[in-house]
Amino acid sequence: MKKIIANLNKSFDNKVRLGIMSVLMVNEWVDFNTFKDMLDLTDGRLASHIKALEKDEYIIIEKVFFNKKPKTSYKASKSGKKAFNEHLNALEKLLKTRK
Amino acid sequence: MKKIIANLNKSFDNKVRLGIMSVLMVNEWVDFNTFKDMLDLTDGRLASHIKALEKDEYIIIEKVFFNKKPKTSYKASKSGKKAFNEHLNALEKLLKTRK
DNA sequence: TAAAAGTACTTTGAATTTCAAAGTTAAGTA
DNA sequence: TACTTAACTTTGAAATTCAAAGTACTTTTA
Repeated sequence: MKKIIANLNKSFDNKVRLGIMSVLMVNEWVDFNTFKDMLDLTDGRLASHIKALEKDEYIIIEKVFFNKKPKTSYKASKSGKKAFNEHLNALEKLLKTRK
Repeated sequence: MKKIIANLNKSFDNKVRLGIMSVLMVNEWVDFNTFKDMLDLTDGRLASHIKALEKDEYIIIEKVFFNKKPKTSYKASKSGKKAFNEHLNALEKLLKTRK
């Protein structure tokens, strides 16, 4: 009997991190405030989940000044996209599971 | 701006509970030991997640004796199926998200 | 030039969740 | 009567999550 949940990635069980990665799969660069609006989060909560993904090296951070304001943007790393795709594949398989 | 993760159900973020519900979407009744094998879990861990789903009234428990051995089986309740489907719809929407 | 405001955090602490390990109960079998 | 199996329950510790408050840096405003 195979272990049908073994390939789900723990980094993506939290819905905030799931949201961040989903957005980064279809948008190259996304900035802090866009995430904040899309996911409806406080600064601290967003920052902490971003930090977790950064620690896993799933996202890459770039800080620039735009219109004389700091604008931090994020994109998925290659390994981040790979890990997220593998997670989605595991999810998809799970949802088709039969005994 | 809509909140793209608001409709994800907290009861299904854990991979064990996700696994249990996935199995119960395609199998009417599933027993304790089948779950244990499919999900590769200890008794305690499986029982605690089952208990959580039961508390939410997402699953229904039936205890019978089969071959003179106790055999506890579980099935998804109507509200459990509904909640799980809503969660999957929210997931699907999220994964198609664009800015 | 001093104060206020905006952006993007960091820190703190508490609540909640998760899990392994050990203990329990109830019935069946030797 | 001891032993086994199935299905839990309990305990306690570790990990996770989150809100709230605080901070650093820069620009704007008075």
